[in-house]
Amino acid sequence: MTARTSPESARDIPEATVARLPVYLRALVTLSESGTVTCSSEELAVAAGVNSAKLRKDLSYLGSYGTRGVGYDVDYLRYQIAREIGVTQDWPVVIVGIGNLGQALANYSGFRSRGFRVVALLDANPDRHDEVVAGIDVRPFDHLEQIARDHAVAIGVIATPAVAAQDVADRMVACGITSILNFAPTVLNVPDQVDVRKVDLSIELQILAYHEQRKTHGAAG
Amino acid sequence: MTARTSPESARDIPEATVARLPVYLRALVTLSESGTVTCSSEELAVAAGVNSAKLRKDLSYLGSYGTRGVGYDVDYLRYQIAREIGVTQDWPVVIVGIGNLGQALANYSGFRSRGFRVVALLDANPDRHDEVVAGIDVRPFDHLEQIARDHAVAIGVIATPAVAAQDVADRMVACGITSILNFAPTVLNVPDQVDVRKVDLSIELQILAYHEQRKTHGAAG
DNA sequence: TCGGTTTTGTTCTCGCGTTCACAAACTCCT
DNA sequence: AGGAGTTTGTGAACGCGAGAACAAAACCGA
Ligand SMILES: NC(=O)c1ccc[n+]([C@@H]2O[C@H](COP(=O)([O-])OP(=O)(O)OC[C@H]3O[C@@H](n4cnc5c(N)ncnc54)[C@H](O)[C@@H]3O)[C@@H](O)[C@H]2O)c1
Ligand SMILES: NC(=O)c1ccc[n+]([C@@H]2O[C@H](COP(=O)([O-])OP(=O)(O)OC[C@H]3O[C@@H](n4cnc5c(N)ncnc54)[C@H](O)[C@@H]3O)[C@@H](O)[C@H]2O)c1
Repeated sequence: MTARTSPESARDIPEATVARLPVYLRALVTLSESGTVTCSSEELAVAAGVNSAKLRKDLSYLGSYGTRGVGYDVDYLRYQIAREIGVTQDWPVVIVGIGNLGQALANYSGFRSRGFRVVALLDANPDRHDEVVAGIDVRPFDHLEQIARDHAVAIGVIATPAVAAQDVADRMVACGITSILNFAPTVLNVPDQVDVRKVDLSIELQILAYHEQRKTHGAAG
Repeated sequence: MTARTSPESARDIPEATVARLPVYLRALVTLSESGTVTCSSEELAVAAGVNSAKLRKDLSYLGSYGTRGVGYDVDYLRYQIAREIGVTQDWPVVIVGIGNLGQALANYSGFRSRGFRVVALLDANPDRHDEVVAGIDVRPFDHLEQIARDHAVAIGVIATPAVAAQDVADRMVACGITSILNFAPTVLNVPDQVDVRKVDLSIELQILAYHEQRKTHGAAG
């Protein structure tokens, strides 16, 4: 079972590494836009805010794309990471729940530029169906099936209230969506083959509050 | 160095546990609201979407708040976790950058109900200063110092474009803010005693895309 | 051509987090 | 009272990830 590096793509990239690849990618884009042609692991690590040894180990899972004594070709590495993540192709995305947060997401230009294309905005509230957000019509939630089929949507975003989230997730799964980004503060039950990532702002604040309390309160008893 | 459980608060809670405590807290709130008085680690674990052994170990860091053969008193445990996290008190928060995302955050009611109070909305763009978002005036960014002092603000939220984020962070740190929640897709450099948590939606989508690519592409060579 | 310099790719070790498994502790029923 | 049943709290084993350290490989200059 020698861990031979395949020229096409590495077999098995650790989750922790997968989570950092987009950070490296963004750092590389910034470097590239500033005209940098080559960078060392140390430079890239600083730009990405990580340890350089960790960066090199992460990159080694993708293959051997650097040159010893020189460093990495910024554009080449950028392409390799983008290809590994899968953002060289465009991913159609649907957003469900076009309230405060859903509208902000729809208006966010950073998705498009990173390989994601919002193909539909869906909301259960008929009052919303008149609206146009970010140049896209808000459509009834019932259209999900047809849209998912027509555009081969694999990724869905849930920005509905928590109470509706499980329902929305079930419908998404039924439509063949296998990746869900969930902003509702609730635990989603989905089949094994479906990936769910949750973004929970309250939790983030609470984690900060915990540490903050420790700082000011003086942890000593 | 016997790890005796102090009645006041445990010495050292692992980061992974701290990150899950808010999840447990939310599950307990839901259970409490549904009238549940007592729950077992298994029930709570299911509600929180984790393994029950992990849940018990996590709770054991706080102290011994359960009863063997019975389970946990929902309201009691809820209070203990809230106290440990620090959300029994109110935390004043400032949001900087009242664009798409900042407005959504300001309008979000879930913060208030979880112990966070938005005391100010700040934006560098003078055009925004006429606006009132969620009943709060949008004020000039320069007011940060005074507001931070007056309200003893310890937690700041950054929702500005990436290019402005480091600047905003520096100003926050100078005002005594020691916890930052950053939505801008950039690495922030701050002193050691300052905690930064980042929420990066593009990264979440890219992680989903990676796995999605693996699913459809057929990982086998 | 060859030694010196630089930087990558990888090995090794350590610590943290997860999970299993079980003794201790509590309730309930007879 | 005492035994059966239940559930917590924790010791131990295991696997993964972080970081230090170093050998291999490239470049450069003489
Ligand atoms: N706004 C924020 O900054 C923020 C922050 C953290 C978490 N969240 C979470 O994100 C979610 C959305 O927040 P929001 O502030 O945008 O809420 P919102 O109430 O403004 O918007 C929710 C939208 O979902 C729609 N909806 C309701 N049920 C639906 C269903 N079954 N199918 C499709 N659409 C449905 C509603 O019509 C509404 O337009 C909530 O779960 C909230 O807890 C929001
Ligand atoms: N909108 C989203 O859904 C979304 C998603 C992911 C990430 N983000 C990130 O969140 C941030 C905000 O996104 P947005 O869509 O709200 O952008 P936006 O352009 O709508 O809003 C940014 C706001 O920040 C203000 N601002 C700019 N410089 C400032 C400064 N130095 N001090 C104070 N205020 C300043 C601007 O006046 C503007 O009101 C961006 O970094 C973006 O990449 C947004």
